[in-house]
Amino acid sequence: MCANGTPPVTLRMLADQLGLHVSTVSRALHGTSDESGRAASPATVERIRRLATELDYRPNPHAASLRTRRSNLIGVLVPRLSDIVLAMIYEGIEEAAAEHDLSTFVANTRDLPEIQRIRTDMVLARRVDGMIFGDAYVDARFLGEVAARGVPFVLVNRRAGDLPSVTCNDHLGGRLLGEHLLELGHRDVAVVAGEPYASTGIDRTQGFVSAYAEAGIEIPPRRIVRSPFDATGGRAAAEQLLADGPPPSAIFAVNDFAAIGVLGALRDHGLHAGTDIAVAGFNDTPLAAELPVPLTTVRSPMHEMGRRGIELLVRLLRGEQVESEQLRPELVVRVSTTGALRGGGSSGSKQGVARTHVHPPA
Amino acid sequence: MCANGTPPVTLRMLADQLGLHVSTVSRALHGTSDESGRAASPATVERIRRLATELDYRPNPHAASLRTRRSNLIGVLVPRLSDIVLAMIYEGIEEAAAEHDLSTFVANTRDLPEIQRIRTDMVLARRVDGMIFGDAYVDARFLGEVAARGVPFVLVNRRAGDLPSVTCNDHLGGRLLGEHLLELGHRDVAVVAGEPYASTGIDRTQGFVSAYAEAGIEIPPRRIVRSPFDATGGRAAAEQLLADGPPPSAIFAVNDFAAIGVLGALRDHGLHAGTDIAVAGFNDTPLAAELPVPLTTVRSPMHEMGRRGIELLVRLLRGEQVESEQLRPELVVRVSTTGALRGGGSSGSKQGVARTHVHPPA
DNA sequence: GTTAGCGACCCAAACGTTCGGGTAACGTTC
DNA sequence: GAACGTTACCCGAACGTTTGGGTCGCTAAC
Repeated sequence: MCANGTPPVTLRMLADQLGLHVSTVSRALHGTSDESGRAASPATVERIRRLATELDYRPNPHAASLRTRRSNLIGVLVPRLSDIVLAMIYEGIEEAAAEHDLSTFVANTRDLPEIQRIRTDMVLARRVDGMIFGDAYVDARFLGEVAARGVPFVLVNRRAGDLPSVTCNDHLGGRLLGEHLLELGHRDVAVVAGEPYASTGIDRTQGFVSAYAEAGIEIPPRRIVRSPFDATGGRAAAEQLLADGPPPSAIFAVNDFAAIGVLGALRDHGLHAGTDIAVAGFNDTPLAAELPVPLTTVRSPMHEMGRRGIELLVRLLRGEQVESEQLRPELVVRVSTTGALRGGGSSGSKQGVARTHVHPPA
Repeated sequence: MCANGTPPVTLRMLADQLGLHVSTVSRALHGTSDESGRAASPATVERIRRLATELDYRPNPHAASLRTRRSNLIGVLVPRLSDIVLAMIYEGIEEAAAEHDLSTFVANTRDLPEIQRIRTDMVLARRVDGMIFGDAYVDARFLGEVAARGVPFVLVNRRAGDLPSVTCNDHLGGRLLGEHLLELGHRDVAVVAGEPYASTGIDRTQGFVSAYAEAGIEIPPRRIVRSPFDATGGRAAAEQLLADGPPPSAIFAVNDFAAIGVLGALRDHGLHAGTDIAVAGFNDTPLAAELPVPLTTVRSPMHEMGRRGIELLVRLLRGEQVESEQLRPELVVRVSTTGALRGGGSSGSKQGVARTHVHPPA
């Protein structure tokens, strides 16, 4: 806690040194001007403040938590932080949490229900004030139990049941991409649809499918394959799509990493992404623009999602009524669907962005 | 902390319900069999244990920390969790921490000294038992101050001064890559060297350079360009290398992400990685194998690094004397340097790994 | 000339643990 | 049968805050 030679300075030390009572010191330092105003004269408050900074007083959060029963701690569960999507969401969470004087614990659950349970228990044992789940199963079974235990929490990235969540409007995102590929004339398309328990994959797929449905095109089930949300998963899914019969003319992977796997598989098959087969991803990961074949994708505001997650949780902790939020996605068109810039020559844009196409909200 | 209706069960509740004193209950539940043995009869211990599990007793960590002055909390600082290298290291940290009943706070410092300061203060204010820095500046100035404050800590990923650290043997890694490129006949090579304050980039570059020096080839300064550790940085560095005069025949980027940026830049210039110019990275990020042009790189044991970091810190907290550790890197050869598999056809390996080449340690 | 009100404090009881000391009862040993 | 050890507990003081209540002296109103 503090292996330092000198033990940390406490309220009592300040009080003794000033000839005051600890409660006075506490109020002076803590109070919101009205509290400290009633606790001591302005001059005294000033004296206290000065000594506190001089001695570098840091309140002991354990003592405070013990007393107040609030820890200012938030537990965060994610499938894996090595998924950059979650990492960026977490960056938003951490940033916003710091602004609210909250600290966060993160734990990786690898999307495994048993680990979700164990980690949730560990986090709760630490007496967090609330939790943020980034690994919700769409069926909300486990989360229902957590809710029953009375712990305030919100979801980010994935929605589940009618629990409060901050998500990207994934349905719209899928739809934007569907419309984009339709516009380009693709009629035989496939979806690398992600895991069946994650609302992200489900909603993005559904949005995409319904865009096609509205254009009178039904995407057959064999064109929709599930997959893990990573490159290896995307590659395997693409292999499967390329294995039976004529390949689709476009592939939408519900996640940039899966899309990268698709790109790799195409290359292995001697196919050129963007010209032979259009490929699109989702999330607009920083890498998407930098890939050798820049990737058409849908930007989801990951950082913002994390921030909003904390804001929502804070409101929940205040006892306010909260509503789920959906953040607006944005289509980002690059050469993996347009096939422009093939075969090099210095590109006009260093970012490899062919053009950015912002759709209005639905 | 617990917005639950029923307040959490405490030692006193157990004690009252059993007609015992709280200290007895505490010792029975906590004691290491010898302690609990002296505290109560085996039968009583059993009664206590049973009631504790029945009522689902969870010790209040704040109360315990207040009393013991140990929090079982570890603060972790990283440049950014959205850097997958750090994310994977952190996964190792978290895993090992959990095994030691430690919880971790992570904070992103974006490699900015001012934020390192602020975050360190925040983390320390939480009364952590120790810290792990993944964002060390090689000059160790700031860390020297932290050490002076008496906080136990270790470094991971980057070394600094003679502070205890767990790193990859970056020098060896750079050397392996140098030897590999020499073997392939490259004489005019360039290095995308990373940030000048990070030991990783410095050591990898130095290892690479010294491999060449031993072969009698001196790499001129203009062939060594610094860059941020991301794709955009790598791209910019590659542009710079390609801008003046004839391009090198191989480029070593000290980080996979920078290498991906290099790949993108090459493509923009109509150059083909692996055949026109060899490209190598460092870290063997999961993506490296999945890229359209699979990337030759050096595997650094990131997860393990995190684990060892915790182990080292735990020993430090026990007051033991500790030594820095260097983990062994491993060369992974893929087509971005060998140029095999060009132009597709289904590859022999789904992973895109041409061959894996393990060097013995130095 | 009493008293109400207020400003500037003090008091003390929590919060849930831990841990260095009791202590009473019950054997043993010499 | 006195001295000594054990066994199986109990006691109580911390740890550093917070917070609902005092209290005391002063001014101002009636």
